[in-house]
Amino acid sequence: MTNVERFNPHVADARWQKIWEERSSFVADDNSTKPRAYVLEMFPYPSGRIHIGHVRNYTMGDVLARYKRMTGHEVLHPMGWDAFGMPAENAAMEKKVHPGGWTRDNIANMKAQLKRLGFAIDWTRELATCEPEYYGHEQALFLKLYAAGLVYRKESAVNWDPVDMTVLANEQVIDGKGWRSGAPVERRKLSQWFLKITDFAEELLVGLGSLDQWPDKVRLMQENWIGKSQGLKCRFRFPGGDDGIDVFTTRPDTMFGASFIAIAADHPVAQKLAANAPDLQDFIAECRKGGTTAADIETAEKLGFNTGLTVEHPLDPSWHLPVYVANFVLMDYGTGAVFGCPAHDQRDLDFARKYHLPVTRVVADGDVTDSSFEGNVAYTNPGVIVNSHWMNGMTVDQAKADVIAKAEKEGWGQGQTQYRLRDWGVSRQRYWGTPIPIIHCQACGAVPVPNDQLPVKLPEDVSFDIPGNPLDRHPTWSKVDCPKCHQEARRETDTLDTFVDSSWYFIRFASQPHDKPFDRAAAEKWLPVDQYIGGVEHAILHLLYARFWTRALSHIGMIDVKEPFASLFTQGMVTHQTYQDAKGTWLSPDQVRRDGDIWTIIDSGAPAVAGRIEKMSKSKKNVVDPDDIVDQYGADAVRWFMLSDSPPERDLEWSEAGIEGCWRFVQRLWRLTSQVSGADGVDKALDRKTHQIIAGVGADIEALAFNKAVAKIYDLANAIEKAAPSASRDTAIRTIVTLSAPMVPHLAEEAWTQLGAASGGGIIADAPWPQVNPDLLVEDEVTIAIQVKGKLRDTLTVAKGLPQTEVEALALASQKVQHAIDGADIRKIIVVPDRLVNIVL
RNA sequence: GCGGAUGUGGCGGAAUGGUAGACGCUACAGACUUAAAAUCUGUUGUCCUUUUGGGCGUGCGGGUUCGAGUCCCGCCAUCCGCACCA
Repeated sequence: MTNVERFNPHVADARWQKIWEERSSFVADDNSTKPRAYVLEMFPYPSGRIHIGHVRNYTMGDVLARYKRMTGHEVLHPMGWDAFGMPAENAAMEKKVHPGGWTRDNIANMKAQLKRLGFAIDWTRELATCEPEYYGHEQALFLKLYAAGLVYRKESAVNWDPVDMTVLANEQVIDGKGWRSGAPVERRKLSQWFLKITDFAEELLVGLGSLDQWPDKVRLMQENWIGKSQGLKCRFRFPGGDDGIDVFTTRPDTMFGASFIAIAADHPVAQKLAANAPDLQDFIAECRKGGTTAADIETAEKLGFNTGLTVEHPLDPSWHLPVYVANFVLMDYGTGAVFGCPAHDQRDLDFARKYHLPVTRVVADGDVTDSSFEGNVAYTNPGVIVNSHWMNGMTVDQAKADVIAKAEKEGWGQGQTQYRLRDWGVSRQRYWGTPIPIIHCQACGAVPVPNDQLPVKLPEDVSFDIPGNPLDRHPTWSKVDCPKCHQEARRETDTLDTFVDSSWYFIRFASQPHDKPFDRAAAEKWLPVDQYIGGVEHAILHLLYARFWTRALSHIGMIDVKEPFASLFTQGMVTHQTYQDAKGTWLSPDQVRRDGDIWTIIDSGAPAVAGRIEKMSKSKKNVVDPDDIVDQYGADAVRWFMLSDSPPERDLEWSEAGIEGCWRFVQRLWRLTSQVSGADGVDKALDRKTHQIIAGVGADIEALAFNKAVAKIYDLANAIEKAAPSASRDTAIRTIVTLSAPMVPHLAEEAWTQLGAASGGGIIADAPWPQVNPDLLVEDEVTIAIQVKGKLRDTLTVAKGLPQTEVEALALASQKVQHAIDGADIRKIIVVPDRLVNIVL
């Protein structure tokens, strides 16, 4: 074997990164006539360092972007920073630094880290959401939606820390307590801004049907999130009056099984009663304990308070039902009141058993039709209606329709479509976010900031010494004159949810004029994003908000795009083994050493325990810093690892052995490229393999099945190594360099130059993807499996397309087959052409 | 509580209803070397068998089918999300 110098990434990486930059290789041309491809990965939050998860995400996008370039597309592959958010304020409090300075330093560091990985990014379009050039346009868009009636204000609950006197994010609530103060968190109401996403509920739901290149699970999650249901809204009247409690139910068929009415603590009826009832006030206060998350509310013990009120049953006014205030009823959903049918709803049954309320069966459980209901498991399956007067004998669906029809005819209720989706609360009581461009005036109310006064910039001189929103405390910032009446007024001091920032950045990437958020024509040329890649944790919120925002902009005529992301891919996390010492203190991987199955701490020699494989996190010390591994192995080995083995949608376990293996393969590929012999002759088998793999790798990359593409490249490398020198082999070597170029671009460029392929001055980033010759894909021999009673007994290698009768004869001629048949009668023979024969006895 | 997903050798994983374990990692044996590294060759699901070979194997239990990792029904286990983390 020729003795070749090893591939040295420390020289090659930087060399090629510089050349790509000098040639502006990855700058997208808005005026190109080529077919376009917009490849986008979810932009990172600038937390300080690039995480290995980012590396995986961006490597996937990069392979696709580079592949698209090689297949003749004009590619837009931009990068930016989701730069507003709480960590910057936490850093400000802990480290006494300004959130802006901290964020911008982080961006500089992370950008340098990304550049070392050689991503084919158009850096000319870089943006950061914390800069007024970005958020000023966002304020303009917000005001356009406001003008269109899609923004409004209402009271809504927040997590309130009574000691720190501040609003807490769900994340800052640990076991129902404030993360800094440790005080039990309360739910408190504040007046906040909302976007009318519910106006688009039906559109967003129907639109999911067109997203056939999204994962089914994400579409299903969004469908459930929107939560469309059909039901009945009806009034349970107070005896003798027209007033009453409006209830929404999806089970009007079970109305004769009702045993109580439950209303939310925030329901107006509860509020009114509480004014004169201290014990109810106490109960309502009790309900407000705990966080605002669904899990908190749903898993809290079901508690009720009997108000003493009763209401008439609409189907039988002489039948009165008690009214409870209950902690599991949400004011935000439906009407904030439900009727309880304990026999056929688990939550209602738990409640009824606890408060000794009647439980009446109204849906038969098979043959069981008794009106009395035993046990503590509700019956929620379909069945025949029983114990319900005229409805007896109907199916559930018939009864639903019947009750709704009756309610509408008699005027006490109507059929209604209900969505679980709630309007999007965008107010945040925080500094480091986009200021909401509204001025509150005593006389004029909420007044939009005039367009020529945008952007409303964040003040720089703020302090984080005390908790709460520094904008609130700022001596001058919020003091302004009303744009309408010029009287003294006050700026809105809440800022926008950072999800607003990420709801339109993909449009700004496509078009970034200075004087407006985007140029419609330019943006429409690129949008929708052809391939969007990011973490599954964004499956609902970010993706739903971005879909909504795009539709809202479309609704007001700013852009003719309905769905922002044509194809979506959600990648898995990067995990790593965890280690602990005997006391349970977490150890980093470089603190421990493995001897067989035994782990020891390197410094002390004490035993260590290898624990679960978990998502990399600082607290468990199982993180690997991308800079360190790029230092050690170079960008290409790291990229190769990110693509190998695990399917991209699943978790990938980081391992030393794995990266070592990738490093070895990079070197092996490099050695292969020095083996071009100049020999003559055709190697038909190798040609076929090469072309099968060209076709396979292309298809795998298009399907984002990078692990399979990687396996095929290994396969080709193995075949080349085994083959004798020939012209075919030399071609295969050039081909494998091209095929691996999207994955290991630095090595590929270096090899491309060495192979003399770049004699015209070209680089592999601009080279075309190899053409598949379909004639070479065809096999002339096939191996056929011979089964007897479905069990494999032999295999036969025959000419492709051999007639069925001949295949059968050959199969029966096999000794192993005859042995397995053992003289029994053959009932039939199943032949799958060119694949298999199954002899059925 | 509600919702979603996953389960195949020692490990990560392949497999249009048609030869289960491609490809990689690990481990073991051998070659080269004064030695090590690097590299190369081979073996590596499991049990039985002297061999040819055979039995069993895709979380568990059923079913459909000539044929099931794949389709259907019912379980079990694990992981993830739940509206103010991004």
